[in-house]
Amino acid sequence: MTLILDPDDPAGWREADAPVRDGAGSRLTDGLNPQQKAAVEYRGPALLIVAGAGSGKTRVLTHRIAHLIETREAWPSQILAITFTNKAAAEMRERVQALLGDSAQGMWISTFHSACVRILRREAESLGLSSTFTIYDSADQRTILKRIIKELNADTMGFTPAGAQSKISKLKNELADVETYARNVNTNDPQELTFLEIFRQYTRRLREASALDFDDLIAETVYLFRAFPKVAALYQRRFRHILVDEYQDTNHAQYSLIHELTRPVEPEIVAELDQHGVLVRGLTDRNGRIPGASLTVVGDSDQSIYAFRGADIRNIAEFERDFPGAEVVLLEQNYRSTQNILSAANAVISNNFDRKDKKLWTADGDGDKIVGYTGYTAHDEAQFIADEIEALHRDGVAYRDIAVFYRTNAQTRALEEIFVRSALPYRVVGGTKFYERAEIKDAMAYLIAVANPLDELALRRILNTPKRGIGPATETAIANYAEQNELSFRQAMRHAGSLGLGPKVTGAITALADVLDEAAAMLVPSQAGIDAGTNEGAAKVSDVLVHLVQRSGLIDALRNSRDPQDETRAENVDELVAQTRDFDRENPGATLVDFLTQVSLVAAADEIDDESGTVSLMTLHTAKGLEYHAVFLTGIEEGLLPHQMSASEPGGPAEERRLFYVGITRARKRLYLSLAMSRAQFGEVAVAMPSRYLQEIPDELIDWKQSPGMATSRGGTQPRALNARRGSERWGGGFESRRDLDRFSVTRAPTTKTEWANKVTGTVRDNGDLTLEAGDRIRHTDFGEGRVTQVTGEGTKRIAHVAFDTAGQKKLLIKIAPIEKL
DNA sequence: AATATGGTCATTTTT
DNA sequence: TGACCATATT
Repeated sequence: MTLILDPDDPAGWREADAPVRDGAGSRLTDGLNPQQKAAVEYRGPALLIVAGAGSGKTRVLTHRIAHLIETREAWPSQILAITFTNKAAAEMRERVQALLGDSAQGMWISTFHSACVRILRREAESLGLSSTFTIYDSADQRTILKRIIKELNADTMGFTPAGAQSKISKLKNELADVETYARNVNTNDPQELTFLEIFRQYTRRLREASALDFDDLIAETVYLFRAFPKVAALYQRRFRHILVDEYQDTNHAQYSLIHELTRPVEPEIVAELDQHGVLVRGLTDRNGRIPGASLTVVGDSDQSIYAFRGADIRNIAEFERDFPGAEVVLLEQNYRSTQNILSAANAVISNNFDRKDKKLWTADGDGDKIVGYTGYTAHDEAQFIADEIEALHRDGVAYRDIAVFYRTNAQTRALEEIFVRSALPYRVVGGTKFYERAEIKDAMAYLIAVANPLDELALRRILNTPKRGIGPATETAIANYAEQNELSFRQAMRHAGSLGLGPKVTGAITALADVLDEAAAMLVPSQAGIDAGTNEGAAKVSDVLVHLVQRSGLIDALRNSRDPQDETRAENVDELVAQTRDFDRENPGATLVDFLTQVSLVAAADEIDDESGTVSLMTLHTAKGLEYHAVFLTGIEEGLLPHQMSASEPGGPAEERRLFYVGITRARKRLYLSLAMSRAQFGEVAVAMPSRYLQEIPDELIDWKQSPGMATSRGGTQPRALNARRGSERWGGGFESRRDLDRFSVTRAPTTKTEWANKVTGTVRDNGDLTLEAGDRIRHTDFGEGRVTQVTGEGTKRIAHVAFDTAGQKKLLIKIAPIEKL
């Protein structure tokens, strides 16, 4: 008889109605190809799904989960599904819900980091950590390391915050903590000893602040499970089916975590669980063990692009060895892209040796050719993209179905300049994030200081923000007092009177301490809430934030400032308040710590709003896992893709090729490859060469609107032979020297497109309240004279549709376009 | 303690 | 180029 247990159900368990019905869940396998069907229906200890790009792996995963539940082989609460981003998790949850309805409640579908935070907050006590621990992001890490390096004078030995940060991160991803490192350190090497001291201090400071960095979230969870088998057993018992997406991008710590979670629970521990009232009935095998959870991993080693973050391709390559009895299913049929796109992808990736051959194919036909374009400059390239996007849009492609990818965030500048001018609705995903702005970090630091009073970093940040006359000297005085009296920084602030400082400074410190105390008091739940273990009666996050930014004077300081940028900053803080309101509304009963966790763990891709009507701009890394009708891959140049920095790293060029492969395979119907002949690196204009990867795509797949060879021929500075025959000589591209570029630009006719593209400046014009209406004639610095045909939009976003006499139809932002009314 | 100024610096991808 | 830091000035 099959017993089914719902660990979250107080009733605990019940007998299944009957053995699993034949045919139950068959609607979940209808319409799947044989491999997909096998992956959904496989039952056993371990399953590896090798899923090529676009092969419907999300479909397989969601159907597999739904199938497990519908056939009554698992309760939702016994499922743990790990995805790469929160957005992917949300999407998976939605799709399972669509298949199952309400019976999907109670599953854990989240990222590695979110799942670990959830476990760690619950079990914080075992680790001697506050359950309100702060999560430090890389900027926080850097701040702390900067201080440590300065105090140790380690910079003289060549240590930089960034260097130490990446070294610490690597160690933690390998599950090496300070003591492990200390044991293996070469004591004759002063470099190593200094690093050990940095690592020690760093670890100590985080501990004192009750803070964890991103890598700790995973590593500490593994330590927790290893040190406390009973705690581990709770989760091992609970999760009977564990599914991991993007397995090729897991690092050693994440791999170990999965290993711990899929361990069987030994009989003696089962007995202990039983004694403590944990339900184990129906879960044990005949030896009294709870068998290890069934593990499903999905991955594609061709899409491994996070080696720099410790991702270990061996995790997927050696899966069968690590999990004996594993079944392997290969998904090669692609349901996303046209054959031309897939052929290009296949051709590129086949240049990576040391991989299992895998060829993507589709039954849907060749589709359009890939479009290639070589601009003279990055602006020229951007203009081509903007024009093509407009053309696609006129053909009925929605803006949200279009994406522009690039290797480095710095490449957004030229794209944004042109897009703004062309009045193209776009959104940069990731990059300089909202939460990285100084004023937002300030406001967040107030919240953190309230949630985790031990967090000295947050306290120091707000100590003199807004300016209240507390300088470095005062800060040190408080820190010293805290140390001498064995108090926390926060407690020392309450004793400001004993510091022997001036009345003004003392008052400022006390005032700040009071504001924080008031906010903390607002967060205490009512007696009823405390009794019930809920957050009932506690103030909402938004109310606490409003209290803090108002009483601390932060918002007033920004509003009353004479710095014009502070107006925007104040608006940003208001936006943060609005976001906390949304959070309160969407998560009733959630705590401040819940909010802070959510903010800490947002990924770039999480920001994408599928409903928005904008073109998405993002890095190739962020693009992983996404798909668009039309994709623009930009800056396909040597030095950029592959990136210069990757050249020296082992496996670097191969990983860059995978990055290119990932980009190509995001496109459903239209793929554009573009590059520029010259690129501004920092102030300086540098010559760019076409990427080696371009040559790996068969000629006949690309329709060059302007090939590298053609672009070179324009100035007549290249040997004739290079442009004698187009196609065979495509790779003559690239200017020989800076001189060539200079000559090139003076020889061109002043009216060509590239001429004005070069003139685009970084400064933003402001036409004030210039008003235009249909029929007006205007003059544009680049396009010449034209007539306004229509005006749309509101306020600063008013757009003039202009028919230029020579340059054709254009859309211009009235406020900033370089135009004048005639 | 707060601001202004000039000089130096590095520039990959991110949960 | 622009972010960041150290120094000089108020």
